[in-house]
Amino acid sequence: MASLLEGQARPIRLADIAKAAGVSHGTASNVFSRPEIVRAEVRERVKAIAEQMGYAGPDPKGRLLRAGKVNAIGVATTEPLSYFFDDPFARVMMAGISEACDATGAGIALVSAANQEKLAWNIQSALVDGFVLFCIEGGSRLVDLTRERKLPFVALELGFQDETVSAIGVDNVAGARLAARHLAELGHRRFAVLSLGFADDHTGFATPEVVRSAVYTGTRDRLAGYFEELSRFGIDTATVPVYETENEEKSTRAGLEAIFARDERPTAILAMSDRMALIAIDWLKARGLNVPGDVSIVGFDGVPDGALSTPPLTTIAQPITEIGRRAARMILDHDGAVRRETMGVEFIVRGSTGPAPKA
Amino acid sequence: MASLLEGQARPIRLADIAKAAGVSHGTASNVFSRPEIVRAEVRERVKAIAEQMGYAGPDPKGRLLRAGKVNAIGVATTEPLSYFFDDPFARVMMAGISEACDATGAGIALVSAANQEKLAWNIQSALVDGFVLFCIEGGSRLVDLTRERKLPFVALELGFQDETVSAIGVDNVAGARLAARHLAELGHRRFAVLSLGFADDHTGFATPEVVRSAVYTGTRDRLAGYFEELSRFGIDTATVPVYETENEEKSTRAGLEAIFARDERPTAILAMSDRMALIAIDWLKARGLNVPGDVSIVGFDGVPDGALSTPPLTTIAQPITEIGRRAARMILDHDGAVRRETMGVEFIVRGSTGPAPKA
DNA sequence: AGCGAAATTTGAATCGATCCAACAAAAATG
DNA sequence: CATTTTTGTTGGATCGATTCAAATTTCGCT
Repeated sequence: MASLLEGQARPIRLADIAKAAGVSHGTASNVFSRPEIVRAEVRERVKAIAEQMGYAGPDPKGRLLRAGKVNAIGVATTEPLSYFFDDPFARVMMAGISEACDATGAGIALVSAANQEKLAWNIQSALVDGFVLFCIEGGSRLVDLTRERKLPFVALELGFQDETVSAIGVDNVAGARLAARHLAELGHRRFAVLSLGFADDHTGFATPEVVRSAVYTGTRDRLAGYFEELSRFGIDTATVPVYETENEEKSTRAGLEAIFARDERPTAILAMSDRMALIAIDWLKARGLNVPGDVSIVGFDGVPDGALSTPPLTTIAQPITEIGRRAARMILDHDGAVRRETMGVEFIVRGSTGPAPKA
Repeated sequence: MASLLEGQARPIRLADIAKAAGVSHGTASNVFSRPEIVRAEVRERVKAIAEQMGYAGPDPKGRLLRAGKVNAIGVATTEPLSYFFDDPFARVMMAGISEACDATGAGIALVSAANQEKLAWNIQSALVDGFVLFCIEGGSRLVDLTRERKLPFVALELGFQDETVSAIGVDNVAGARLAARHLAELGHRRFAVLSLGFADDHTGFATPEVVRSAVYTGTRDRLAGYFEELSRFGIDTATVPVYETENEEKSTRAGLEAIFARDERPTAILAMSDRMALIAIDWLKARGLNVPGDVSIVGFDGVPDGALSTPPLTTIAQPITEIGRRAARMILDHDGAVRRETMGVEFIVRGSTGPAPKA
């Protein structure tokens, strides 16, 4: 009697059921996790009692400790959680990750925190078997934090050169060269670059110094690709303005203001992300400039939105979904090895690029 | 010596550190979870040894069992995981949920499975403090499954009338009436309804019988709202075709084919979701029909895409983000009470509706 | 009835931490 | 110097399950 009333207070445990049914925990456990090895009669009795006592089934918290595997991968970023649902690039990437997880029945845990300490705590306490890291702003800190967990993880976008971390990215140099060559062949000679960050919390025109000491080699490689190709066309890359943004509205617009405030206005913009490219199209149109009539733009990434803009965006497309799939699989069937994969890019010519205007 | 070598084999536990440092496991635990109460000297020694032995920090799996709280909410649906990143409605909802979670530092675990058994397992084994359920197709099963976990949960979209489950939804009747009145006032007299499901796995024209025995009362209410208002304008609702779709491309197009294959073609379409409405606009344009010249359309939901279509969609907007926020908060600060909230809708007139064509 | 094989059941050990009452040592007080 | 207070440390209990070797029961067969 008393025990029944006491039971009310806190959730029923498997042990309570076992006691009530007069079987050992072992058997009670088997009733739920391996019913086939329990005698039918016992099984039904235990199940009935569990039902009657309002047992919620074996608590995953307990099981987890024993099993050791969570069967979920964590996807982490330093952006707020909503980034995963807002950002076009992230969304396509998540679709790929989702696919791989769906296929194996694994779950996805979203981990994030703009705030420093919380990020650390969230990474430390995430219940996952491994991490996929979106290495954007603050990527190196994210990697350091994650490394501490000593769980498998993959960095997306090959954020930095550390050869000891698994990563998947694209051939940035090749992609950037494609973009630059395309514009150069269209006759453009005055360029500007809307750049991603070379290090955290930078913004503004990038000096050669900044470029040389880049933390994010992805950014550096793209720039190198642009410049290599431009040089081949006899362009003095030292005169090409490179504006470092935070890949969002505000700093990108600031960059455009700064670039177009200079004496030599560009006729072609090389943007290291579609996001910036799209913002640039908007900005230029608002300024009464024609795209691609006055200014041509090439993006980088290949997000779906690029196909919908007016004009549609010419861009270097990454196999985003495939990268996501592979990243997830790297965690799901992790074998202890460090893998670094470089995927190819695809050049998509759409409407945002055209011949250089006759000056 | 031997112990160091043995340690290599499996991950280091807090107990190993304690032993190596010559302190009790209680103290070792404190070093990590409440460092301020440990004498500085001891603290540093233990930390040094932990570092040296390659300890990954207190394992969340262990902590979890003790703490009881996961600090994460599960978001579940019967759709594949990618639904969360693809579907516009889901994305806006997730943004709201993200916001609430970010504010309290809680995590989000995505749970899904198209497959029956896996869904059950995924729900049973999700490490979360509660669930937010996307009750679309298969919503009742999802609720039943979740109820078993005996964790707090909220159903989105007021899928069904069961008063014992917490839910947040909108005033479907009021919203639907707004839509119908608008069209009727524009002079339309021949209507068709693109309907969401009344029960699982239905598709095709809905008979009064189907409507009466609806599992999804949200759908039923919207239809009731439409019909109530149409009746007031003297329209015989018995003659209005109601086509039940699965809220995706294929069945919606099938519905349009079926509707426009009838003798009396509608001049106005009431769609129970923006998704269907947008598909309808596409379909009609492809058929050479002008929207809203020949056919007017009103959607339901108020997803961002609706503002971008050509013509932009007139719709009944739900406060989607706010619903998401509230749902998450209901779980986060759960007090044991069953809450059912009904939010108001906003009528947004855009370009997809116009005066009825002169017949 | 007797016996070995097969099918079930048991209960202790384990997973990896946190909590807390009790104790010990050091510091403050009279 | 004796006594209280404060500050740190200890180790057992607990969270809720699963696992596995050993013990027990059941069953088929002679």
